[in-house]
Amino acid sequence: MNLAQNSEQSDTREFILEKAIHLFAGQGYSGVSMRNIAEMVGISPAALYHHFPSKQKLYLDTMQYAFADKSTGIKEAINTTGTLSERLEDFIRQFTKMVAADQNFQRLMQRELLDGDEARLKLLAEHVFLDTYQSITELINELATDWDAHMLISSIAGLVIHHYESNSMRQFLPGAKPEHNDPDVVASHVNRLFQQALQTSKREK
Amino acid sequence: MNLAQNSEQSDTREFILEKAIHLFAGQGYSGVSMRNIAEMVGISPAALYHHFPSKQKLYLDTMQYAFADKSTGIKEAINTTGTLSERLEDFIRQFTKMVAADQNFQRLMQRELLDGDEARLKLLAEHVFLDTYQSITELINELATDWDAHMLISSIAGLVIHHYESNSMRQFLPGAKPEHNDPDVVASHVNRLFQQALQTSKREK
DNA sequence: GTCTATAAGCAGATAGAC
DNA sequence: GTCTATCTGCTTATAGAC
Repeated sequence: MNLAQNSEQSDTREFILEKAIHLFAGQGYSGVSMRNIAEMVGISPAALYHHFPSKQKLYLDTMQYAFADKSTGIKEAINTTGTLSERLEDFIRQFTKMVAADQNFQRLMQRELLDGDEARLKLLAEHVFLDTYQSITELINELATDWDAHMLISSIAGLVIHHYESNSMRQFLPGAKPEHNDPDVVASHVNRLFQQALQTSKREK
Repeated sequence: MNLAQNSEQSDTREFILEKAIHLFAGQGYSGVSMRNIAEMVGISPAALYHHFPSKQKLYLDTMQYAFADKSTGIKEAINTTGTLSERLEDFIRQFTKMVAADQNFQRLMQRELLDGDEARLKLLAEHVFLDTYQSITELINELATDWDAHMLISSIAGLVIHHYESNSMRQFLPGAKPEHNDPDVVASHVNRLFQQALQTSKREK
């Protein structure tokens, strides 16, 4: 019995995946060639086919590898202590930090939303986001009973993700400041928007 | 003097651009070949080079063509009558309808944010969004003095755009309903979020 | 596990006939 | 203004040596 069986696929494979994440995030599937990846890894294109049977499979494995740890990362962003309001605020702050810290993740997500087929997007939804999504749904259903939880979660994601994904263009619009990319500033802004919107709902009941 | 000089570039050119918009929105620059475009147009690949000197130029002209009318469209979404609050609400509703109605525009924007170089994104910012951006900035600076206008506008765009761009994956998450894509439902949600958040700010002053 | 060599096809682009 | 034919180089992928 080989104790290392599970983790031993040679680490060249993982090294390839790391490089592939960066390339696919930057140029997309059709913008990256096997030659590009091979060059970045430091091996010949043919050697890639020893680790992956095709470019398609290499891409799919890259996505799986890139999103695997994110699933747990997002899950851990949900605290189980504090008031509902504090837990939502904390999640938004953690989620913002994640998006801000990993541009590759953000860009790969964008590209999957644009180019992913139904099966792939379903996998992404269920394997990466579902658990967290359900936790936040529960939280919101208790915190803001008169809101549609699905729409509110889409709003949280949209506020954070779009802010970072639009940065490349937003920087050319008036009023843009460097601190607008500071995850703490962004999270505070989003939190204020939500706290005040949800607070008003309560008052008016 | 040729009276038709300005508009006469033969309408084959425009027909090519229309087809190119759809293809580039769908597959992106590197995902679309001159052969693909030629086939969709119904001419030979070589004939494309009579209208455009290169694929690069065809792509750039396609972007210009696709975004040209959007600039005026977004500008016209700003009403000059009604209260400040009503004008913001109206803009959000109009903007949401625009995004929902034109998937190509939304996808081309996404792709430009991912792949556009600085010069192109600067042009996009200044030619398509600047005017509207400034009008909304004025509106917000009067309506919500204690908010950062730049952040709030990014938020409006993020809420609307991300909602539609994430739909391909969101549909696999619980609580998704077909009406969540109805621009009236989305606009109402976003408007409620903003009205309540901005209203609270006022009360607390 | 990586290499060189190579196959088979598609890419952007041009030449020149009509 | 569009065609056919073609050039050159890059694409994914394979064969077989080491």
